[in-house]
Amino acid sequence: MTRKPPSILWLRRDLRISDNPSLLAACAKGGPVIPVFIHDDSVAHLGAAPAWRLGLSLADLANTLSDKGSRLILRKGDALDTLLAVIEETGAQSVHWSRLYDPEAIARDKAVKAALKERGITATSHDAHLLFEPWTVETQQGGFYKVYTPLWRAVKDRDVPEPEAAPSRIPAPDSWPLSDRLANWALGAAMHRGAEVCLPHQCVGEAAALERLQAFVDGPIKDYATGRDLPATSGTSNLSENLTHGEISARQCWHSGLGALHAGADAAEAWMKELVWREFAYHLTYHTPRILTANWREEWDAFPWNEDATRPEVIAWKQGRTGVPFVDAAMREMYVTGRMHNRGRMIVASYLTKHLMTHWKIGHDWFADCLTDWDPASNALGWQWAAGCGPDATPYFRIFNPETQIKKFDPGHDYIHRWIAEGTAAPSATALSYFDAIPRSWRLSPDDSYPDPVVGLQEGRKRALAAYENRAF
DNA sequence: CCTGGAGTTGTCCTA
DNA sequence: TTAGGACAACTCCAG
Repeated sequence: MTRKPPSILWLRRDLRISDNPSLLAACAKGGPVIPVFIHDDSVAHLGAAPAWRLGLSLADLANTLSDKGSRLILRKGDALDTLLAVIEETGAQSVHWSRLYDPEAIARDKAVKAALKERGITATSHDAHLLFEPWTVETQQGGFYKVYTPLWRAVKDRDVPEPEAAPSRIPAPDSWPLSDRLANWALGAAMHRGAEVCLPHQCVGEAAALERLQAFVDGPIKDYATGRDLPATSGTSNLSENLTHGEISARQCWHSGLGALHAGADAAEAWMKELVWREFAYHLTYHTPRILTANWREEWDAFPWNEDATRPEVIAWKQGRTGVPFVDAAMREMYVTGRMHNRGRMIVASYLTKHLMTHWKIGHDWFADCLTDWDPASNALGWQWAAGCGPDATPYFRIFNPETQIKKFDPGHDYIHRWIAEGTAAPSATALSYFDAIPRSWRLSPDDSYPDPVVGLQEGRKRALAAYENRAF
């Protein structure tokens, strides 16, 4: 009796073994499974923090696979060339992967699939990253949704497949193909001195993500409707960093949310709506990929945003020293933890695009370098929403007032104190840690005095309103 | 095709 | 002090 040929599991943004349809399909082939992660252009193009965080995730996944008698094979190079090499080395007859929806990934995967099929290799992509495939959600006129609420109404009562358990063991080949050493990829190289400060704030890997989900649905979810707005509290799930790498699946989140809802936590629905915002972002990326790089509403191309990223006020924004406490606190939170509270994201985006009249792409690109939960679809939608040029965007006259926002959402100034050290008698450890994370070239010290505002809040608001009102487009 | 209702997250002014 | 309306006009979507 001959053994069945191996199957390759090509892992990308599904770094988990539970509820991973690609893994299950590879196992179902009956032969050995060879999990492969390829460092191709899509990895090379990642910003500093996302690349570093990916490395942590890969290390954790390698351990998880090892516990199941398997391994994670790491290779660097073009995806197709690499897959063909592994096929050649192992005699694999099939390749499985979980679909992605950005244009580069779609083009790559399409070419890979065609080339493999041409060589008689089975190539199968699976539905694993989203709750609903983008082409399965249509308006009654047959188009895709451009407004969130109707999309929510259209999908909220749909059946989402139950999450599937991890296989009890993953069949291994008699001999393993060679693997790169993760350390040699130096995925954290661009983090400089930030990694040490940032590391304790990461919650890495599948097991940690599942624990985090459980803790969230056991606790904060019941107060989510109000708690999610308070940046000094732990009112959110914090699962974004896990979702972006697929350390946890959206389906696992959805069903946990449903469970909480059925157990009487009405606010769970508000959280499930956020999961559908992620869907909305991915669906829009699929249907209108230009959302990633250009104003979704083309008429905004005429808007006089400043695109000079070297302006002092833009540098100050990046470095968390605009002199506006809520803005600076949030920017520093991002630099230290790799994430930023959602309320902070709205405020810093409003401030950059409106008070500072800066093109959203500049903020977007900085986020792409600093966020360990970096997700291209969600960030494109979020930035275009804040700037006003996106689908279902905020109206132009809705300009967040960072002072008012403090009164409403951080009345005890706990969040401000957590992240701002200057001018404080007893700075918090987290606020001080910012100065250990940033590059020395920034020449910032907790002993500095807190900066004056780079623009008056009234002045910035009026300037933005005038520009938006005068828009000739 | 037409019609009507609605639209994540806010701010400010006025009564 | 606080509640309510203005802030635009348009696109989107269901019926």
